[in-house]
Amino acid sequence: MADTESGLPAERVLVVDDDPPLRRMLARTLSAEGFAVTVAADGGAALVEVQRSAPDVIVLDVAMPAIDGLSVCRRLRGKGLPTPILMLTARDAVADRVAGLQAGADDYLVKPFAVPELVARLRALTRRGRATDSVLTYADLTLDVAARSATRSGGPIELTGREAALLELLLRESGRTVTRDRALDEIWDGAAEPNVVDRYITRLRRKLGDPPLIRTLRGTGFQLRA
Amino acid sequence: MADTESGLPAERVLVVDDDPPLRRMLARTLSAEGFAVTVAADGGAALVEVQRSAPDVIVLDVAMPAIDGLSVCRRLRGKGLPTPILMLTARDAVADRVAGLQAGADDYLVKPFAVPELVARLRALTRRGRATDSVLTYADLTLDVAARSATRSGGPIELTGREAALLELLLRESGRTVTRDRALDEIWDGAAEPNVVDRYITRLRRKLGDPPLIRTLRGTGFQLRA
DNA sequence: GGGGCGCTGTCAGAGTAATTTCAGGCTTGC
DNA sequence: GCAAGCCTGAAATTACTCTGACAGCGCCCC
Repeated sequence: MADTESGLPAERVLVVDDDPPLRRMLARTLSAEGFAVTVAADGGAALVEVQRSAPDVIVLDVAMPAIDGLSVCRRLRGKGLPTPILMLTARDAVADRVAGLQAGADDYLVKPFAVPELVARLRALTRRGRATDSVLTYADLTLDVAARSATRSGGPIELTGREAALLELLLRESGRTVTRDRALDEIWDGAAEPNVVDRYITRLRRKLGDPPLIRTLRGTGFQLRA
Repeated sequence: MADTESGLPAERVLVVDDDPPLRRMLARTLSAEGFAVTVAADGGAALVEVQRSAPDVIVLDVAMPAIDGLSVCRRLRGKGLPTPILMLTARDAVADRVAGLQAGADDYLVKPFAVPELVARLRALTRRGRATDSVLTYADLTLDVAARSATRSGGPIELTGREAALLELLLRESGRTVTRDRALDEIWDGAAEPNVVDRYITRLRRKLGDPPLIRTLRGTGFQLRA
């Protein structure tokens, strides 16, 4: 609800369960909670739906005829799908938990479960995915755009707004050259002395430490280079 | 401390570790945090102590001579003991996680660990049995949303409605950035001066004490940061 | 129904951090 | 060796944040 009201796109969730009443209940509840819901009744349908609807998170029942939840999970992970998966297990058996984690699930919930808890966990999972979206890396450098913090070989580096914006630009070009004009346009709206770019390059270099990561292309601009 | 002051009985924790300095440190710290602490120096003693002191939660080092942590854990579970167990593991290897979970642990922490984190997790584990999870934690901070009260390294902290709502938002984002606009939208329905967020951040900071937990991202918003 | 108290929201000035400019020294490529 | 361009310390400027004081509101207790 919050998400839809605040104008963010709804998170897409794929519900995979062979039990029609439960499936309907989940579809209704999750819609009411602001998710865009797609359903699949069995493992085979799930594999198709994942392709078609590209969900942000998947709710997967372990116990299903034909292709069970674990197999679906393994196959999706085998294809390199990074989408978070929440597994519904029948009993709180440790074996199930372990099997789920080993198959590549990100979280699990024991049936019968409290719906609000499911919703909370889905929110947590989709949030986690979103956070990864905003992380850029190059060599041993990572930048979390949202948190405005970078890391390089471990240590966290706090950045100011401009510093982060400039580093983000360099990272998005990831090795290609960023001209002074480009940076001025995108970050400063063209309304500053070109020298301000140099000033921030200096600061970034200092904060990022050794060995140097930002290379100067005389007469042109700058680029990342390990 | 929190629990004792608020009249609830202290949670009993059993610490099992073969390293005397670490054991002492944990005993002292956890006592200060309001836990009733029992210690055991090895697996055998642990099995005895569990019977004798009936702890509410167990902290168990994996690496110990004779009977190691995993064995202790398996034996206790074999006897049907439901007490939550937090395992201390040496490395953050998935194999360890799986082994720990398979042996029946509820949570694990990788050494070296931050003591406040251990405390927060222990609180989470002991609370789990009691009620539904309206409790959020970050580092050594916990917030009980329903009770509108927080704890940090001991002392209970009473919060007003707005304070609790803002802290809850920060906790739900757990380290990610919360913009002023977001807070205004979700807590104030957009119907207030943006400055009101700052006002409440100030109040929260004062109540939460040192070291500071709320970081300002100038021009953007705020985030939790230990 | 009245008084008191705590919570909430506003304002404005002080305080602080980030940004930008400037200028001189330095490096680079020719 | 020279010119063009780059780098960086310091200072100026700007923008944003923090916080004390205060007023209004609502709730609770008498």
